[in-house]
Amino acid sequence: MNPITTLVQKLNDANLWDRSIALSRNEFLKVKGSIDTNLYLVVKGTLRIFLLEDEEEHTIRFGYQNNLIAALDSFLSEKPSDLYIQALKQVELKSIRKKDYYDFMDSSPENQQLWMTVLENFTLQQMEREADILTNSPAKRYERVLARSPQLFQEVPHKYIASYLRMTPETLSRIKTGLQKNV
Amino acid sequence: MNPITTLVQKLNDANLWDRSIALSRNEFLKVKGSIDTNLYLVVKGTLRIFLLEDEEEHTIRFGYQNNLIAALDSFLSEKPSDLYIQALKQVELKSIRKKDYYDFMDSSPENQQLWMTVLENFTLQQMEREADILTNSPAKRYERVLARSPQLFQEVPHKYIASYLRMTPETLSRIKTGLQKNV
DNA sequence: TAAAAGTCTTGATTTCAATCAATGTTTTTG
DNA sequence: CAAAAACATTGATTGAAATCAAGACTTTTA
Repeated sequence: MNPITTLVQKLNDANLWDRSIALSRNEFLKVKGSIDTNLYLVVKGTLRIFLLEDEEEHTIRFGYQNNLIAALDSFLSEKPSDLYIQALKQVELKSIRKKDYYDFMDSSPENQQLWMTVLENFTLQQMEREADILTNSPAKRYERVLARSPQLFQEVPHKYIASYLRMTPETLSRIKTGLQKNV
Repeated sequence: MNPITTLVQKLNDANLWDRSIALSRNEFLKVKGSIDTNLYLVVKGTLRIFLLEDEEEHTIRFGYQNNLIAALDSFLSEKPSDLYIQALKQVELKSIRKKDYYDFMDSSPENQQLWMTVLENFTLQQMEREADILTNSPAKRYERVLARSPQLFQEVPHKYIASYLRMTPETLSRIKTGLQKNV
């Protein structure tokens, strides 16, 4: 079983969820500048996490049903976050406060081990993501992400995928129809 | 004190270093395809870690004196690594095997906590790196990294910094002389 | 320390993705 | 369900960085 699933199950069993949150399409869970040290479980719906620099939006992650999401920079550092988190459709979330979460994680070596595994997994994912973004050819970036996350293209409007893939919606559209060279 | 420094001190005190390695300029500590679960301390010199995809080299990290480096994908997953690690000048390293390292980390809650902090710090750095790479304007990528790591530009040939900054050496050269627009 | 190898700069040209623009299609919502 | 809004596609054009190329400068090493 993957560590995130195990972790979610444990959090459910321990009944640690603090509150429920509902968001409608396009609503923001958080915007840049605020501190948010909560961890969220996506009960229903889809969100995206993005950065905004000089009017450019860079989508860096999506959150689906049963995913854990957070403003991870703020969660870890307890400083204001640069991240925006936005609902892409009607979303239901549950949240847990960092302190409660860490108390639980520290309450047994097994839990501590689990959190370490989750962090290690996340690090591996980030390395994969770095390789994705660094790939020069837009068509190859598309191929890489499509191969790893085909379901993504069913789930969210392609303009956000384009943003995730570091290209314009026009370029993504042309790649999909196979008109782009250099694949 | 920063957690890496603390960690290195502990590893020194516990005398856990396995062996010493010397590399001359341009020599590879490792190439793609091999499993390497060692953790290395840079005693002297500078290295770079890079990915190679379709003849493109992408430098993703540098290692200086007193840095810990690893083929992190392999270290964490224990699978073959995609990474190349190369000495940029005469390098001296010490290494520790993953098992010995984890045994030590698991030997006390304090050590476990320290490793968690190191992983969390690394995650924050990776997020910063992601924002760096995503910045569209080459001149802004340069500014960001220069502001955070000015010493980098003293340490290593600029062609590797260009690779780290996702641009050609020519573009970096033009940015340095201020001829580039869009800063 | 002289030659060679490696690195950086500068200029000219090319190329590929961004932009601009218009139309077609799907989804949302009143 | 109909109108509106959002999204996707397609074409034409532009522009910024890559490439190509040559020369200057710096570092290495024999």
